[in-house]
Amino acid sequence: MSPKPMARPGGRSARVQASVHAAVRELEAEQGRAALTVPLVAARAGVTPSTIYRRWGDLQELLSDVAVERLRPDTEPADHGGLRADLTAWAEQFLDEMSSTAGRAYIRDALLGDPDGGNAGQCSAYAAAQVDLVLDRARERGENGAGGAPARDAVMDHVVAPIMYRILFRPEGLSAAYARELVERTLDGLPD
Amino acid sequence: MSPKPMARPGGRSARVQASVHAAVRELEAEQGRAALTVPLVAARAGVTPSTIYRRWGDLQELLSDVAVERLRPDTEPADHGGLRADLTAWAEQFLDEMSSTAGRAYIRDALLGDPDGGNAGQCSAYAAAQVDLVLDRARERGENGAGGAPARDAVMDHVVAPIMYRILFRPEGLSAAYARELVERTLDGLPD
DNA sequence: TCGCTTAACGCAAAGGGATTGCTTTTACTC
DNA sequence: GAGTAAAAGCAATCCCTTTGCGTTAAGCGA
Repeated sequence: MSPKPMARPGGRSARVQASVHAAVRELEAEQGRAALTVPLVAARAGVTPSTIYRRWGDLQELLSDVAVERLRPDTEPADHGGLRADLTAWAEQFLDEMSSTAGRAYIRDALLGDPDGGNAGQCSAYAAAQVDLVLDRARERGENGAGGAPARDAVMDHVVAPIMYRILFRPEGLSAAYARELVERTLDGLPD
Repeated sequence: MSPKPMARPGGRSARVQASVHAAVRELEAEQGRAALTVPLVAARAGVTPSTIYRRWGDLQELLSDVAVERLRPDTEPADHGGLRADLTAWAEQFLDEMSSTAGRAYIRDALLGDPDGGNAGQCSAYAAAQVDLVLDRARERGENGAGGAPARDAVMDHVVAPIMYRILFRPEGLSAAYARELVERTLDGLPD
């Protein structure tokens, strides 16, 4: 639900959406998240507050939309020539980005103003798509170490989920080594 | 940070805290979460709004505190005579409680108004303590199936984390069978 | 291309939640 | 039992939120 289905996706609506999102990003960079306010964002975007309230309903839902956009991967997982190297590198980068101060804030915002869970689902879909790219590449290479490449959901359950759980619930002591261990155990133990 | 460290834990402060928490629970049951408001809670608790703002800073932080209290396990994991049965039963119950409508709401609230992550850490600590009880019992029995009982963190990473991840990010299609599978793979595959 | 329909936006007012300085109460300490 | 300071009460102010109504403009069919 990141690109919210607009009944009227044409010119003006699209312009308003773009300028409001831009205003959020600018003000967040300039004054910090805590200072954000619907009237403030509206003023910067050249829009009236009621427009934002009617379209997004809430500051948190607006921030959730913006956060999901920023969590969208902007690059494909790098190719290191093998499944293990690819997955390890991707997991390390994923943990690094997500556990940063900014990453945490975006995750929280994305989960926050998300009544139907659509934005959260989008986040998960982004990660799943990245994982799929890595796994597909391995299959194309014909890799069959230890019973073939793991299933997409196995990686989501045993690599992505633990990382996100620790970021959200155990904010201390996260390192690239942890991501490496998770990948190792998923590829070696290969449950299923 | 659920029992917030009070510089002055004595009589009046404790009474205020108790009556405010009680007011939140009552009003939530009567009028639903969406209707909650600091002035409303304050009135029910027989307190002025400024008291709540000064102590909790925010409605969300107050709700976060109350949510953590409600996420505290009120019973020890049942003893089914063996590690596998114990862990399976606990995981099924955990998933069931956490994925309910109420459970989801509490998890969200707990994560929400939680600047320092203290409340989220408390939630994780609750689950970890339950897992420890199950694992300790297995060790006392001298169980050594497939290399001994798994480490606490292995269960957190491969059973608890996937469950919480799906609850938060993939709200569709969660079942007791999923919890069972996670336990199976953790006990059998035994990565490390 | 022109007009029709209606979704989306602007405007403005009112209602109420959030914030804060000051006073008063009351735990804790000596 | 007196002193100190944290915590709660009080009250006024600010501005966010909400809502009704008029206006604009996107989508659509003739």
